[in-house]
Amino acid sequence: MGSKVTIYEVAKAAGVGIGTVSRVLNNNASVTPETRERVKEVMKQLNFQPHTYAQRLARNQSETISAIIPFFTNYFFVEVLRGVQEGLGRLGYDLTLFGVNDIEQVEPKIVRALQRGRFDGILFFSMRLPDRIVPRLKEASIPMVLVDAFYPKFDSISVANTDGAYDATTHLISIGHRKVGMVNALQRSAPAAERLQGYRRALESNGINYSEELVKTGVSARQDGFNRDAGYEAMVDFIRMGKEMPHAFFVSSDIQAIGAMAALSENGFRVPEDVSIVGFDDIELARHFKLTTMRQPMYQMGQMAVERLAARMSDSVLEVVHTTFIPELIVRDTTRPFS
Amino acid sequence: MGSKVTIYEVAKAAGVGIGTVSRVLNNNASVTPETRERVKEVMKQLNFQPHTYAQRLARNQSETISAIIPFFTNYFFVEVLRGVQEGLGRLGYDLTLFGVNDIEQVEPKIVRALQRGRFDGILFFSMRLPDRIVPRLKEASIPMVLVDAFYPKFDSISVANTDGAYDATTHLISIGHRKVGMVNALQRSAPAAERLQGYRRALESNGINYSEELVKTGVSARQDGFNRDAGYEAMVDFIRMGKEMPHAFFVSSDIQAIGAMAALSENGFRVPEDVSIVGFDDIELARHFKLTTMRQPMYQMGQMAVERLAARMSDSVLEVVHTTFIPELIVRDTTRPFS
DNA sequence: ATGAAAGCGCTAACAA
DNA sequence: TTGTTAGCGCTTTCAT
Repeated sequence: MGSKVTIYEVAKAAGVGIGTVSRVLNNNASVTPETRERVKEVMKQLNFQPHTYAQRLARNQSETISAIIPFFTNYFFVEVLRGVQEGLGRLGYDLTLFGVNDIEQVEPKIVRALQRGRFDGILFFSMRLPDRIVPRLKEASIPMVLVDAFYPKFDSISVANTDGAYDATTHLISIGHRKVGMVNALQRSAPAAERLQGYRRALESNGINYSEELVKTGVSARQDGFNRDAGYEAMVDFIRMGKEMPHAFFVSSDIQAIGAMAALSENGFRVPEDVSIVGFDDIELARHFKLTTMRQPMYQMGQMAVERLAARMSDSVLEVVHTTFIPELIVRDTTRPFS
Repeated sequence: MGSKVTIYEVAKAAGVGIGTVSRVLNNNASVTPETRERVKEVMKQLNFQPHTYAQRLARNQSETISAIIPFFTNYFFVEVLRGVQEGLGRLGYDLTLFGVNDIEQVEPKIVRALQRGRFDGILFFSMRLPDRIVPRLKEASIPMVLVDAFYPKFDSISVANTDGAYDATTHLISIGHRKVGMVNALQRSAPAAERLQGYRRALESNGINYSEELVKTGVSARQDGFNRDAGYEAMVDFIRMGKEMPHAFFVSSDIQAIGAMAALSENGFRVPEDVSIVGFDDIELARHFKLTTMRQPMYQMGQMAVERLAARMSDSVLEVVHTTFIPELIVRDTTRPFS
């Protein structure tokens, strides 16, 4: 029957008032060591457990945060969540999950998460925050931090796309490639645009001219072009260039890189003997395809997100800060010096 | 400031008692349509939101369930969770997540989830339920259903491992293979033992003798042998058989199959020209490797789990039921008729 | 059908 | 340091 022991019975059994019981429950200093011990003893004997919701009601705080998260990001999702849980565990907070399957659901889920008293904070993942919800968010004044997303008015944790793309491209150049192409995703996506920037800068830093012909995007628009087919299509386009085709590519995501490699292999090109590829993300598949790529520190991002949220929960007047992690180059077997 | 409107202000503004307000909040029949309308109107105008924790305290139920889930299962985890959320959404329940990184954490997480009043139900995933926790679980008498796990005393949703292995093996036989080997995981794992059973039965049904030499397990013990290296090692062992090596294999998991295929490819064997492989699970990688495999209906398992939990929450005297899903054969490119 | 009042189990302010 | 009491915001009798 799940013990129904309340502080009243504990108080009676220990011969004290409920106030004292509450105090030992909350580690309030104003209890003599002896009383504290006695009460604790009784609690143990009676197998007392505080009723979470009574505490939450009286304290007017929930000790719970919510995560609004798209269901399509697999590995990234799991890893970041691990970081989040790790951080939350230390704070003694619970995590309630709102998974969204498509953008339509974003708003209703946020609204739900905004219900009075429900959560002390919100973590919003990998999606565009709908503008029209922002006023309500601000009005509710519940702390929120964006992870792998960006909005000027809210704290955010994300990855330095420009720097990552710069490093990826530079790696290709450093091993001798002078003509490096880029398989990009749709420009409307901020990460895609930033990664293009990084690519351009790397070329410029090395005195290589940027050429529009060397940047291609597939037509498949799913997930803003960050999908396997789009990578395949873009590479097919490159292959059509014949002699003019670059022998090294920076691809804006691993999943596209896998598509690109399929196109390459179907057309008789070997990786890395004939062409070098570096991806971005370091998804689980990357390891299996031995793909050289840029790794995002997912676990740390999760931890940092919680840290940031905690800071904001305890002090709401902090100024907005956007934290950015630099991705790390993981060299595997899809890149080889130009020969 | 997050509206602090309570039923008291609503009652006053609507000229009714708080009881009436509560009644319309809970769709209680005993309110005249006019009164109901008026109260609803006021609620809207005042932007009233019930305080979740006050409701939970008064009702003595939490409307949230917890999921205790290992962090290592990626794709499976995400898919099942999607099913769970879908089901939960309909019930208006919240999902709080307890991710566990290693077995040591299982018990503390369960204890936490057992805290009085905290959850109306528990979903326990893919792990061995520690025997010593069972009495506490029973005593707490909070509904629990196991997903992808088994324990006699609790409802469970899982996959028919024996049948799946039977079908996988039968597929190999049906396309002409008479000598089919099996790459197994550690026998101490129930799914591994069951899959071996299915394999044996399929052979027997087809009048083929079972031979111990044709079943091998890798030495890597991580995740009970369900890992890439173990598959690799087992296949290397098979390759050492030389002429005696089977040309068709049922592998007890996709991840092992991928390791096995790596060993095959490194030793000059082509799949499926030289050897046929069928895996089990249909993880995301399987699609990319074009692996023929047995798919577990993950999404449906999640939904069913919620359904079952809901049934048990509303009626605690139901008898224990173990639901079993039959995996489906997905034929891709790693199997080919024997020639 | 409705209002008043008594909880739900705890926290926190107030006396003592 | 401690006990008492008044909330926290709802749900649920119990009268009416």
